[in-house]
Amino acid sequence: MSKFFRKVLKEKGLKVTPQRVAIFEAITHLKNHPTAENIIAYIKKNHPNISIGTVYKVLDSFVENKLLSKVKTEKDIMRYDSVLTNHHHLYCTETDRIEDYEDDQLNELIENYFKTHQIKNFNIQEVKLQITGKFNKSLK
Amino acid sequence: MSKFFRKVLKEKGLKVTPQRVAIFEAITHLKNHPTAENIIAYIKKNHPNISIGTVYKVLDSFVENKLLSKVKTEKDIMRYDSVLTNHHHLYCTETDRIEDYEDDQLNELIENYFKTHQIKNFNIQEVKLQITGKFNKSLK
DNA sequence: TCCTAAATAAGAATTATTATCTTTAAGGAA
DNA sequence: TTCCTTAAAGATAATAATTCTTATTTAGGA
Repeated sequence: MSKFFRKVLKEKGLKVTPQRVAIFEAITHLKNHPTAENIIAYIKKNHPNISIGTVYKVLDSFVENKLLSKVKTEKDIMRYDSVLTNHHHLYCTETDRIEDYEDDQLNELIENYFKTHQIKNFNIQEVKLQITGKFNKSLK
Repeated sequence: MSKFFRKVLKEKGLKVTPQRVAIFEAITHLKNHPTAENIIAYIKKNHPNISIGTVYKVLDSFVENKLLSKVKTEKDIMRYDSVLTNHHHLYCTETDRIEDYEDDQLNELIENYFKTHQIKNFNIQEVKLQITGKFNKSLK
């Protein structure tokens, strides 16, 4: 388990520090998409002197090195969407551009899929796609 | 156009104020998912004395009254996700619970769909579903 | 026109995160 | 093993978006 972790750090030329080990352990222990705050709280139990800035920096480096990913939340730096039809979003990886993507055929496909494949213990209200990629610049 | 707007406000018992009208106009004019900052900047041109707090409060009330919705971004109050398989997320409307949802059959369905239905001027790198709904409490 | 609750303005407070700058320590070299 | 270099950590200030607080204003019904 932590062998893999050490290996990744080595490969990237990153030092194996007690802080990084503690944060890695916290993440493998904490389930359900912890916030930075959750992670800090967990680590402080065994590692009370860790600096919050360090935790943020380490988390960023883990994301860069694909040990973690980030989940979108509905809070802060919100962007507003005035179209209220059921549509999806195209997110550009290079810019902060977000475009709407409407596709009734796709909506129908998904709706039918979930009619026959219910999710255990969960009642679906809405399904939205986050489609990440790159816009083709040549045609604006 | 603004008749609909006035009607909605009336129905909800909300007063029609110049600020609300200006914000509504800004939103109908600005495309591409403006931030609160974008909206404030636009309004200030014709309405230089509007208070930022007012803009935030009005936007919130518009979201409550379904004139707007919010779009998730990747910034701030991040939550971290240690599972790096291609999975989706279940968001609970009642709590802040987020669960992973893995479904290879669904992934395949979507992948095949986009193979035959390319999005114009956009190269897809990743497709993730945000499935919003309610967890069935009885079974935890 | 008057009255009252709702809305606005102004600015302080909060919160998550990032930046800065100094000190520490990981880990390769001697 | 010790030394050395540089990345990493710690402490704390700064930032940025948003929320809160309180006094003032105003929409719209009586």
